[in-house]
Amino acid sequence: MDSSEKKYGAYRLFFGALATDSRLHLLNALRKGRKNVSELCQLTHCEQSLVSHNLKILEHHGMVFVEKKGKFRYYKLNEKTITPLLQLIDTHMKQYCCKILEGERTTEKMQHEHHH
Amino acid sequence: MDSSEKKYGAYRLFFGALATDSRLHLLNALRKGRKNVSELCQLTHCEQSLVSHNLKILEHHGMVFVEKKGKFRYYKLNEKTITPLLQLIDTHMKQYCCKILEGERTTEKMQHEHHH
DNA sequence: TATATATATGAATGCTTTTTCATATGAAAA
DNA sequence: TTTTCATATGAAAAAGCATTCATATATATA
Repeated sequence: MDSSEKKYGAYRLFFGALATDSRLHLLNALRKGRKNVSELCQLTHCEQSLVSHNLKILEHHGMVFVEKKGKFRYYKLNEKTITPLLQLIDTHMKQYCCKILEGERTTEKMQHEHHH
Repeated sequence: MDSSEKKYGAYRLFFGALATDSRLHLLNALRKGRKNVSELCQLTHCEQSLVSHNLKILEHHGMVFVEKKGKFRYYKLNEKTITPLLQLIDTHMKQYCCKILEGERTTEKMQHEHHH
């Protein structure tokens, strides 16, 4: 296997970090300002260990920064990259959201399927 | 489960479509202008069925457009979204690429591990 | 120091997605 | 109209990832 194996690695990992509802939910919550872990748990309705795992990933990719303050940890967006990125996609979605979601498999549909 | 299940669905799918080497390779090849499937196979060193599967996904997300011409199909970037998106990440990567790749598991490392 | 609160981590589980293989479709050329 | 070339598709195998659970660490407070 040639060197192109690693060529897109960082890009793939970066976009992969944006490819779950739970992490997108976190980033969106942080759009309105910095928050600590407990606050983020409440806002996203996710349990604490998941939030911590996810924040670690987001931080590792330079998507958020952390500030320690006592026993709390405040996370905030990397506004230079993430704000314009999300804005770009917001615009894209105005046109393509429906097409992207069409044919999407939901829990509801799967349960419905079961009852046949 | 509440309605937030679907809330970020389109965004998750969009970023997921950017989270493989093979599809990033395709987009990068298209940065230099439109190409047909066979050309993209050569440029990316991927087999044809994979390229077709991937192009379908990219098209479904509004990332590329297709033009039929005889028995060929020419694909081109959605420059409105994808060009600035990739540029934004190019810039981000200048700073974070190394951190993102650090600790990354490569085929080489895994094979080395095996020999112990 | 003992206890409570906030956050992080590791391992296991299950789920989703990529990739491959075999085959189908569709358009042109012989 | 048979053959060839270009591309698409479906299903199965392989790979990768999110989430959970149990537990650890770290900081503050009684």
